[in-house]
Amino acid sequence: MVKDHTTEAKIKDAARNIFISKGFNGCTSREIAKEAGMNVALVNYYFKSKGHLFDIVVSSVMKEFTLSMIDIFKSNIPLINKTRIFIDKEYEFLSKHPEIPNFIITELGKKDKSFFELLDINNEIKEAKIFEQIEESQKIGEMRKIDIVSIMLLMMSNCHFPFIAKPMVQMINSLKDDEYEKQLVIHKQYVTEMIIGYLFPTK
Amino acid sequence: MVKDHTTEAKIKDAARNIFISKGFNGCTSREIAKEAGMNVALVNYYFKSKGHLFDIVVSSVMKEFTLSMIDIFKSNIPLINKTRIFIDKEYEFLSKHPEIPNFIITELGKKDKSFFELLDINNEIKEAKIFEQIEESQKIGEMRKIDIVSIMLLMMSNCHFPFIAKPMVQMINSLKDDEYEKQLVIHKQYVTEMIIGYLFPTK
DNA sequence: CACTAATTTAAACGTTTGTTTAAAGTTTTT
DNA sequence: AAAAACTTTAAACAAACGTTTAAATTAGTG
Repeated sequence: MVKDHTTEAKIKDAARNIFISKGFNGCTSREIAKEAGMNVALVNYYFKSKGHLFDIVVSSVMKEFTLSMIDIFKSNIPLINKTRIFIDKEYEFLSKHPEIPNFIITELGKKDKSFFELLDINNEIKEAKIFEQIEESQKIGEMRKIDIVSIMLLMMSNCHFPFIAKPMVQMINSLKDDEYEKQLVIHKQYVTEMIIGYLFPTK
Repeated sequence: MVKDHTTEAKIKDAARNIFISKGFNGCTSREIAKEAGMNVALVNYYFKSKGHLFDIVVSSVMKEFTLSMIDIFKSNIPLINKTRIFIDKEYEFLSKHPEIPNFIITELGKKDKSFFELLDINNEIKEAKIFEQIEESQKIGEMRKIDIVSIMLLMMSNCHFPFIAKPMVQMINSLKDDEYEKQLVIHKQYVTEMIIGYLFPTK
């Protein structure tokens, strides 16, 4: 995980971990400095303010979050395979970073549109030509004719929610961490089966 | 929405609105008092502390949140119909209270198990005999044989996520509020079709 | 009306917050 | 090696925080 040993990188790494698990308002500058093993003033020496550091972390996390998705979008394989791999990779990514979806949703809701536009994610998605592939697949009657937003919602709902709602589902069903992990492995199969079956009814 | 005109109720109502939209750490006692139109000290006069008031709000919201679900569980109708109605009622409830799922998930993750046990939700679900109905439906080959946790995850994922992830999906797709609302109406139909088709393959 | 209890307010409490300052330490440059 | 620039620290800053206090106001009771 540790990419760099510079002071700046130490602060950013510490901030990333703490911001993701506690949110912007849930932690203090001193807590970040302590986690990085240094003085509070250094946080503002390298990054102008707590808010500025936070914006940098959010951008970084968003980039990492979308990168894995866009990589799959770009790959030159049939849409059905791509759908399977997407679900697979999402569960893989989220198993490693289970707190990221909740972090993004909660903290992105506070930001305005201009902040999001700076990230330039939409363009990257467009360049992946995934929309064209879906349109083509729907035209030849392979994929069910559903608008792109709903497809996105179906995929993300079934991939992200199990990680987002982990504490709630664990409480309701009295499941320990390792039990919930096992549940997720099973659930991924159901999700794949259901989504493939629905989006590609002929297969 | 205003149920009562007593000072205590005013504070609780104000606290509920602010806590739900900003979270525990995202607001101050003075902000709650101002929203309720009174002095800060009254918050601690009627409710011991900010934390205590918060616990009361969380409990109240959780109760309201689960009540609508359990009502459907209890009703004496076939499981397929119950599934349709469940999705319908969830979308209806969440359209009115779109911030509640995110609130519950975020803030419940900070609480420990003992807090949840006080709410006594598990017992209410058990009394609804929904598990027995599912088991029976699976036994006669009507419902696909899937464990109860995954069924719950499938239902909740596809109902809650579209509301939880609203800001993110809106940003990615450049959708205004009213456009997203229309999207949700369409999406609910897809979700219903997909889930019914998957859970009850013979129909 | 007088008296008591409950309610509401303004003010202050000690902490903690994000941020800044100024000095000390370290590295780089000349 | 001296000077300049960069890095790190301890200390302090004002502002905001949750909470408490004590006085003022209102409501209830005989």
